[in-house]
Amino acid sequence: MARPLAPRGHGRERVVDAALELFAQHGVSGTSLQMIADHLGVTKAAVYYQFKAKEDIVLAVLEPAFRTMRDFIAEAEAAPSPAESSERAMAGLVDLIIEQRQVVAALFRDPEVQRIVDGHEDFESLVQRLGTLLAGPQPDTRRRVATSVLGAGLAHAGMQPELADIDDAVLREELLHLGRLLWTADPHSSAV
Amino acid sequence: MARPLAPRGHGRERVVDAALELFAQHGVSGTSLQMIADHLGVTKAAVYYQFKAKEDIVLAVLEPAFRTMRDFIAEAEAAPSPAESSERAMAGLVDLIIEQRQVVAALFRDPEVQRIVDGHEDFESLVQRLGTLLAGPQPDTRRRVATSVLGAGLAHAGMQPELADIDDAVLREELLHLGRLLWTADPHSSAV
DNA sequence: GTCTATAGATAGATAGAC
DNA sequence: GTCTATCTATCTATAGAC
Repeated sequence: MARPLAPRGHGRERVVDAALELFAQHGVSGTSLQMIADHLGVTKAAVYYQFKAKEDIVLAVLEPAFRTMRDFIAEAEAAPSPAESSERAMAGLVDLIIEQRQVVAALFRDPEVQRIVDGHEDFESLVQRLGTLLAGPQPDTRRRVATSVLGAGLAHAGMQPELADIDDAVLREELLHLGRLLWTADPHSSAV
Repeated sequence: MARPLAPRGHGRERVVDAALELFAQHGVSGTSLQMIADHLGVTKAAVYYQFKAKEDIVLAVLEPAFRTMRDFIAEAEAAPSPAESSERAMAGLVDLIIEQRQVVAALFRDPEVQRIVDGHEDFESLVQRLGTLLAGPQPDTRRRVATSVLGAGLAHAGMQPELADIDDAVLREELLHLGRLLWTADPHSSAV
């Protein structure tokens, strides 16, 4: 039952929680270690006992989201057809957004996070594989634009304070609805 | 022909251009005055001659986008029906995104910009009026989610380096198409 | 109008006492 | 495991020479 490896006492989790909240509010560059320490009522040195650098805190905040991504991406890639791969990837992404609103929305749009992720092969390849799954093989312009709009839009909706009153299950269905609408749109429908 | 007021020598414009580029890359908090000065090949003091504070540079970068917003918002508000108001607001927003890709996408999602805009009554009220126009009067959940997804998604698509190869006119039509698709969606269509 | 020089504050990070 | 104290570097911003 007990966790044999990586004991990760309560200290690390508390730092990660505080960091996520502050990152979401001020961005990574706008959040100092002093702010994190103050939020926890400890000193900077206490934070540095848990993480040897600020970048490591960012990575720790991202880790659960990427862990989830890795799982549903593998499943989606194993699907029998591109259309089904895309559908599963979208559903996985929506679930991730609902379950971990703050991480996805607050951090995936932060330039500093972009830089840190780009330096980590594991994380970066996941982002690329997800993009391929969502856009499908050899996407046309319409599909490329729709994928871009939807990817950013879904992540954003997950964190909007204005939508916080919406029940998780309802929001999930609405996001799925929008995903299917954009990805299966008739190319000849209402375009001017 | 000549500009009678607000001479705004070449100096200010050069600073604004450099700042916009760096803000888009690193975010506002991640961009120092030193970086802006280095980018221009001058010293920090030279930048401070043009702007007395960093916040003023951010405001100067935002100004043209808000000027455009103010115009099309006024037009949209004067439309005869809510549906037409929404359509005009969306078209105005898409045009703005196409014409000023970097400003809209890079800055509207930056927490530091959010803070600065919130402190400026003129800018903040424009953002609120635009939101009302797009969502329409008394929007239901579906409409609220769609508006949120679309607002963030469109802005994001304008700056994506991956979409930079798409012609402005084509991108504009695609974004309008997506906007109409999401806002006029049949409530009973494909939702699960 | 651009510079040097520098102030005052704060950044990320480290050493070592307890 | 948390602290004080401190380091170095950098930040925004100012003063004043040229």
